Amino acid sequence: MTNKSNSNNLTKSEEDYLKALFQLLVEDNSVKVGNNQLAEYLKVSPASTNNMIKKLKTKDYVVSEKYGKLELTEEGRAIAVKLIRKHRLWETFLYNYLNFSWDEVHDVAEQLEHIKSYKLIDELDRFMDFPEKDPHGELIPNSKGEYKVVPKITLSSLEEGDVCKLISVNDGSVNFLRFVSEIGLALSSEIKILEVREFDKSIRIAFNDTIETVTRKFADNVFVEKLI
Amino acid sequence: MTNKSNSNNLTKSEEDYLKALFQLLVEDNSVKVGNNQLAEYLKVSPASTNNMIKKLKTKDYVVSEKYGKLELTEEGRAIAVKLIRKHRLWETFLYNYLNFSWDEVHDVAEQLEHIKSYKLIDELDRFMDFPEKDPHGELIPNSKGEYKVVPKITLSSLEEGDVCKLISVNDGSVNFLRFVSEIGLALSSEIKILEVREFDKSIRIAFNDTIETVTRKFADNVFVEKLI
DNA sequence: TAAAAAAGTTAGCCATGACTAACAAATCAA
DNA sequence: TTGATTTGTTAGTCATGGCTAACTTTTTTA
Repeated sequence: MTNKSNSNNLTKSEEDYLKALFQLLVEDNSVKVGNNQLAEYLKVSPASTNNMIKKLKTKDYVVSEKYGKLELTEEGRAIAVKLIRKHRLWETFLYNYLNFSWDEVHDVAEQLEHIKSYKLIDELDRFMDFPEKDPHGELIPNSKGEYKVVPKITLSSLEEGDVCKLISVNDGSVNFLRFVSEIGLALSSEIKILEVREFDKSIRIAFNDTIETVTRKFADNVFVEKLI
Repeated sequence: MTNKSNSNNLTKSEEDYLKALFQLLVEDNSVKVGNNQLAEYLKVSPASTNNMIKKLKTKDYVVSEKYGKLELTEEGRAIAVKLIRKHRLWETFLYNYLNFSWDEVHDVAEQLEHIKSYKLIDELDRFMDFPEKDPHGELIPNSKGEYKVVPKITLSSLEEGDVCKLISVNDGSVNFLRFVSEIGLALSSEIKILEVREFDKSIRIAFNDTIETVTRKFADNVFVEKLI
């Protein structure tokens, strides 16, 4: 009963900033997240970011000293986690029930995550029987706001001879996702590293009777669990 | 191929105005819809309406002469129908799959109808196996934008001894909808008019072994098909 | 038909959240 | 350590979409 209202009266923009900040802070667990970094992530000018951060500080969602690093309050963090929960649940719905492909879900979920209704999202969760992971392999926070990160290592961190399992992919780029599914990689695919080329760090991998060569950049966006 | 783009780049506000205008023009099939009427319907000031109408005229969605009545162009009408299609499909989804009640669906659908994605709405339609009517009994326009109105007569227009079937209800007021379901009325219920009281036009009706007296205002918001 | 009422319009203001340009502070590197 | 570069801040502008107050046109009605 200490919360004044938990009324969720945030604008779409405020929500976007809080979510972005959370993603920079927690998912990339950076030591310092600065104003310009946030601006670049959101593709807005540093002036806009500065402005919004000022506003979010007066609302007690963000804490920072002048010229210092940005941090979220507990309340700010809670809002961000709720948005991520909504995003991932909608992605799951689109993928599992509405024939959306891997690379199509993100943009629509980005809109749907701003719909305000507690009942909507909890019922959607129940309807899908409380899924654990979204289509890209990321864990979905539960309705209590518990957020877990799967300990992730990238495909690019492995060496010749290693065997791993695909557990999630970075859903930032449509072209990347399209390529992943085009070559036939899917969640849980077992991948063997055949060769890491010194020259350009490209990697030859084998999976499902297929052999492919992928770039370092590609391998940086594929998260795996090491098996051997 | 004559459409320059059909790109659907409208703001939420622009969409709200077009939909409201359509509802005043078509559903209440008024002879004249004026600026102040639209303002009152949307609960904004006449100045705001005037401003937005000006904008919608330059975009060729609305036509009107100075001090004259408001009308929609074909394109404006098409946008409005798409919004109504989206609204009703979402209401149906919320009601049939997510345990929402009659009076809860409207507000959330009001938000969901602004989500921009052709695939989303057509897949949702397919997922639900192309429903014909929304939970309040209104026809859902199909993906080609065909809009039909069920010829409606109100319960209040009937006389003693008449028998009718409930085909739809006005979903404008939460309290009204809550009352309808509380007394046990549902779509397709057969209703017999027992008595119309001269004094205040209240009506005694019988349905499902229940007898209720309802006010004239209530009866104005209940749409029926006359059986006898 | 002329005055009153209603309906429509205009001007000017506000908040939000973008932007650019200019400036200040902090950090890096020679 | 000091100058250059990067990072952060401020001031001032713009578009959107609200608002009120004042005004004009149209319609009603006495």
